[in-house]
Amino acid sequence: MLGIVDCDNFFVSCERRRRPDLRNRPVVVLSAGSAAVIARSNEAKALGVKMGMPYFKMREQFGEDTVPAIAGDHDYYKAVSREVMKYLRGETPQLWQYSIDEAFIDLKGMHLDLKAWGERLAASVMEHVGVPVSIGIAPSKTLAKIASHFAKKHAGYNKCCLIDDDEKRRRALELTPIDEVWGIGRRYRVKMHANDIHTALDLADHSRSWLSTIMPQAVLDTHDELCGIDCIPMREEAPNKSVAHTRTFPKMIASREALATEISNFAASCALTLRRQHTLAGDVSVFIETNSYRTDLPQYHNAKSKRLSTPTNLTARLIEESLGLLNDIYRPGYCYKRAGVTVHRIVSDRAVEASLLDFDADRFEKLNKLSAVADRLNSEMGKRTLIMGRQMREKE
DNA sequence: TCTGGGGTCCTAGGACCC
DNA sequence: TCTGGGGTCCTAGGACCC
Repeated sequence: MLGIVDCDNFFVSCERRRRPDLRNRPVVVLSAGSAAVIARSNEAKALGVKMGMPYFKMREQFGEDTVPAIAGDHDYYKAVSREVMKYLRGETPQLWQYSIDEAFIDLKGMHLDLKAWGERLAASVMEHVGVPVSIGIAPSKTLAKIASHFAKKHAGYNKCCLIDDDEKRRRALELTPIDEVWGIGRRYRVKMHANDIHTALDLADHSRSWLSTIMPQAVLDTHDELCGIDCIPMREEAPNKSVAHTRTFPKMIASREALATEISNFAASCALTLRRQHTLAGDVSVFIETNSYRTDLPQYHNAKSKRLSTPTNLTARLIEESLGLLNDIYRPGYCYKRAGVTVHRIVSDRAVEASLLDFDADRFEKLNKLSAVADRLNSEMGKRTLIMGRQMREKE
């Protein structure tokens, strides 16, 4: 058996931890730039506020004051997440953190009353860390996820739902629409419905061999998981394979120069992230796209990536390379709405031999020192104290 | 005249997740 | 006026090799 511990409405719960006045009322957390809703309290969900809803639409629909909206503070959420995970590690034999607000736990060989154990764990996380969690326990990760949804939705479970026999399993699957299953997104839902599969039980009860003729491997794994076979491995704790900085712009951008400024900022952010985690990136890619909601406007999107001659985390170098890529894909005559820079092939900065590191040792040394000084100033004196010339905003 | 095929690596795009 | 951001993995198909 295994379990999942899933924080309830995590970002909202973090805000409520430090702001008790937000408890027991509708409240949402907004994305960077306050563009869209990324977390909702139960009260906000009950009112009908949807995930990803644009902020302007929410205000339109619910009025300015009905649902307080808070600008997201990811640094704080990460800190709270660390507290939750640290506490859980002390209480469970083995834990794999799956996301900022979820962790799977191994319960193999635990012969105690799992339901009572889970209820106690949920209560003690709330008591010691101040964040509500729901727990699902089952023979596979996908079933545990489904169990945790029940624990979340129905107070009668007392924060923990256990699926430990076939009758409970079939009952839970019957009540779960296919698109609420972990691993089944929008595209697969369409395919499922086309094949008359509407609930999780419909999928589980189909033969694997028939499914294999029309569905990809990922769906076959989900099928097995729903039958109680644990077959989705947990990734070992590992450094991230990519770092991305992307934004939806509040206003559309047409000019190459303005876009170059944004791209420079994204590249600088990637470089900073890399330096903070003591890594270098070997690939950089840039994408730009128009507003797909504005069907009245001409559409264009493109992306391009490049293998760097040597891995880097230098701001100046990433900006230079990103602007080169932007130049290749930029087309005049379009209004751009979203863009970003992503770096891949990340390696530890200690793993790269000095001989591979640079071309011009002197120039490298200077750039490195410059980046380090900029990082220190910016962290001591507030963000954006010192920035590269190309990052300068036109308005500033 | 007849013009291989299997293995592997790589990449872009598609699918999913929170 | 205003429509999230940061990730992972899979797969199909091209390039290349022998």
